[in-house]
Amino acid sequence: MALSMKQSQLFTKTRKEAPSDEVAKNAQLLIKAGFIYKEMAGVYAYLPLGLKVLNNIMSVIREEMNKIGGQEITLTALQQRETWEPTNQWDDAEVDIWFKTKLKNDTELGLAVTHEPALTKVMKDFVRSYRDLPAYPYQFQTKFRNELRAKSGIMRCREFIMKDLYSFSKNKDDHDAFYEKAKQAYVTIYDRFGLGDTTYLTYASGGMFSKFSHEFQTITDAGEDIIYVHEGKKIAVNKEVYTDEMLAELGIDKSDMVEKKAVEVGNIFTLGTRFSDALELTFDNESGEKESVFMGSYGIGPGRVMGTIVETLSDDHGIIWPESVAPFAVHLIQIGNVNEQAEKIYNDLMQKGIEVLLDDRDASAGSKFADADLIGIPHRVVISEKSLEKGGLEYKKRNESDSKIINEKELFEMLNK
RNA sequence: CGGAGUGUGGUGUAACGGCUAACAUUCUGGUUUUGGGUACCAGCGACUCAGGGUUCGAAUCCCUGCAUCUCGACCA
Repeated sequence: MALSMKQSQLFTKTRKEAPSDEVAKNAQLLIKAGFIYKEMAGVYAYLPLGLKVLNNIMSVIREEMNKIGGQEITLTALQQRETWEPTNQWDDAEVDIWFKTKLKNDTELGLAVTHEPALTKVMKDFVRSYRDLPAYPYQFQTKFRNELRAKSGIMRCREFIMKDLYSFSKNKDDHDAFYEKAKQAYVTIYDRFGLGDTTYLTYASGGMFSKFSHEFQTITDAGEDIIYVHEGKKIAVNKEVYTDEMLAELGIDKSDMVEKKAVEVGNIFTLGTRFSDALELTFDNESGEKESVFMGSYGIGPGRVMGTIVETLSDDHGIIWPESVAPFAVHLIQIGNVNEQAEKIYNDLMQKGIEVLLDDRDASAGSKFADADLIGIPHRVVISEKSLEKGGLEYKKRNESDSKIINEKELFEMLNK
């Protein structure tokens, strides 16, 4: 449902200076513009504008996951020790980023680092036969990771939401087919985020059931990974597996590869039967024999995507949101004594289902423009006595410098409504 | 977890070991203004991260802790 609002009602406000304890561009801009609030290092709250963006990002992901057969669920953030013991991952020596806590009776609990074992246990309740497969549950859930060092604003957090989809297949062939579909879905997702041009399918270390996993890496200096990019093939190789052997396998010449800094905005990998074996998730095949379910996992961090968009698509004045995730489609700015006219446009836009932020504040034109640039809504529409004299509304895209005078009808056409 | 830096009003900065801790911004009231953070007047707001120490005297020097940032390591 389209949700518009008046800026005078928005409880957050912009600030001129970024806090001195933030160096990362994403955090500086998001805090200046009032999208997020820092609770502590690596832990950020999402305020109205930030939550809208986050929800939009999740909506895009949700649509693409549903298209490939995903079914949304929500698992729990509190996990019992027994869930992790079969794979030895309760041990701090194995997983060193646990947050652990206790019930009043001293029973140990963990705050979810990830959900492979937890979901595998759930699926044991429902998977009996080959007829029950495949299944592709996914969720948006908070993960807690006790990182030794949080960094780069919202790029590497100790508490963050992750979309994690898990595939449960009969065998490797079925898994491989789905894996390919998921890979394509990911490509589509980053395209829709406006990150398509700078995001590379990247070969990374695979673990025990496949040669490599695939990461989606977006080129940015704010990233912490080093990858080698092949522009022609639009693929890359993570430094951690960048060997002559790997290049030979991909049929790539080393001279075509360019070193880049990048951030991992997604990761898909084949789990095989590691978890299904350990937790005894089996099914009866057509011959009535027991087999282990073949698994894969597919992650995206919506918060990190948000940070990556800010890092990638901003300028000296502020953020430039792509339409797919922008908090509002239109920033309607009224200047001077044009309340009635502004109200009319505002209502008309709402009628058409276009989300609009109406800057009805009693502030100077300059400060409104500065705020609009900072907040980064893609379409800016100014209504003032001056614009009305000239014949209507002044329209400008956030990423363009020239504005033009249009009438209301033309505005709707421009917005495809 | 190892190394480096930084902690002063809500925010950003300033202040020689010595005056009532200053300026800008935000906020409140007012005048003005109204197309790129409009100008002006008045006001609110910090016992300078915490705890010790040195000193006649500490925001300032020393120690410990905590927080934060950053480089590195780590990222199952």
